[in-house]
Amino acid sequence: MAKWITIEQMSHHVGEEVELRGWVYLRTDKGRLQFIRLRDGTGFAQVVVFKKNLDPEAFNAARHVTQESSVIVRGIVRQDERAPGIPGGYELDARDFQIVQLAEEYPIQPKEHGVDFLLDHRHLWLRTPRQWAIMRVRAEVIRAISDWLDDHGFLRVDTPILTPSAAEGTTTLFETNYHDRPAYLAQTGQLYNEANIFAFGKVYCFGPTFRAEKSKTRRHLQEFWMVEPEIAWCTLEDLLEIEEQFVSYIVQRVLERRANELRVLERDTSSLEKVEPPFPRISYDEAVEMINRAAAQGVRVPPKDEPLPPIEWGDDFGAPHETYIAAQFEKPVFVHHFPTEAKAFYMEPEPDRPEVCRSADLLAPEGYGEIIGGSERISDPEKLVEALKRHNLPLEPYKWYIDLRRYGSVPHSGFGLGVERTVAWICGLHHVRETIAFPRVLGRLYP
RNA sequence: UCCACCGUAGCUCAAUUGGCAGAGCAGCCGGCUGUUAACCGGCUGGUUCCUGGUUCGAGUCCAGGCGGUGGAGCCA
Repeated sequence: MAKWITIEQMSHHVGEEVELRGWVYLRTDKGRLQFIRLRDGTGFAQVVVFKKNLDPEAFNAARHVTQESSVIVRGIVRQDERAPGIPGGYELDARDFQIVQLAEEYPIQPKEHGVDFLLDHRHLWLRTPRQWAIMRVRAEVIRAISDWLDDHGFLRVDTPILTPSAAEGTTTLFETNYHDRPAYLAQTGQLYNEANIFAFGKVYCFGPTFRAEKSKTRRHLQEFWMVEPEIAWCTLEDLLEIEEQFVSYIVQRVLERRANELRVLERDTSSLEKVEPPFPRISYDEAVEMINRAAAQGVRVPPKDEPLPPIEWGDDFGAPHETYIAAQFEKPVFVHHFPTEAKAFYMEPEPDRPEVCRSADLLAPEGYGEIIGGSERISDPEKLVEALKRHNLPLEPYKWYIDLRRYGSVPHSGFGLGVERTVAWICGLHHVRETIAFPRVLGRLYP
């Protein structure tokens, strides 16, 4: 009996007779010679089927097998430079070929397709090499996130998805029915994280979050994954050091362990190799100056080569502003001390200058935009009540949140990193919809 | 919500001024022992998004609708 191995393991079995189980993704019919491209989830490999090496029935099966049919192939592993695949360089010289199920005419071909068609066929699109590579990078990003946090004293404490009230804006909430009372899908676990740090010191939550934004851009999903670390006894300055260590670790880990996948994606990794601490830091004030200086000089920004619009102090950045700022640096860049008005209610105002708050966003290079938003949180109960009132938020739902400041309040900070934007940046993708298996984009709930 | 663009075969796209709806790929049949999205020959394949209008005649022009894409705002 030939041993069943995976495509990933082929290089360790050269000269041996083995069995592969997988799906046909391409076939080249040369008459008495068939080239079958097989994938099995671990990789992509070529099976070479010479008529003289098989029973007539088995050869006939190989000759008529359709794309995406499930098959079991027995043969001898051979090293050959001409063999395509991932990782490639090894092929199977077939001795037997069995079809488990002959697939019907398959809609996705190894060629260009439109976005609408691909999203409607996401359940099948996932089988293609490019999507395979992206999902494997995503899994590595997630493992790197957990490993780094777990190894640095953070305790994972999961926060609820069904919540009674808004954490931030109310217009972007998905409402659901909680036994005849309204409940909302979580936009963030942060407020609960803040409760958890007083019990556990350093914590993080990691899960899906939901934003009912009417956003139709390459950076937005209705449902996305966010990791949110929160740290007691931590100032904004301490927080930025943690963030740059964390992000650098994630990037270097993917470069090290998912090189094959990045090659499939044709990612130029030279800019990723530079991602290590420290990251540049500029204040919002400096950023506004940089933007307005550039706008006055008529600087244009990708992707549409439009003139960079000037900005007024107090406004939040638009996409071209983020793109311009990020393009001035080789590494991710922190922009800190945003106007208090433009940010969420819980951010700590700078004591000597309350019009700005102790917040910082991290902008990824190459136009991938904001991948982290973070801040020091208000630690004084009275200042927090004031801030809630200033934002016209009701006090009652936040009673427990205010309580946290009444029983042993300490300076504390936290941030949220968006998994999809991080994966899009590392993979060099144009749109975050490819970074999650079943994306929830505006107007789409199938499959 | 707003702005721009798009909707023709299973897929990617053509169709001149309003004048017989076409090609490549996929599928099926045949040929080929090193293909890299093979190649060569043949066959099959249509509610031109929907509704209405103009016209001798509409894929093409007009109106409304539906669906999609890109972007803005907002955000990770």
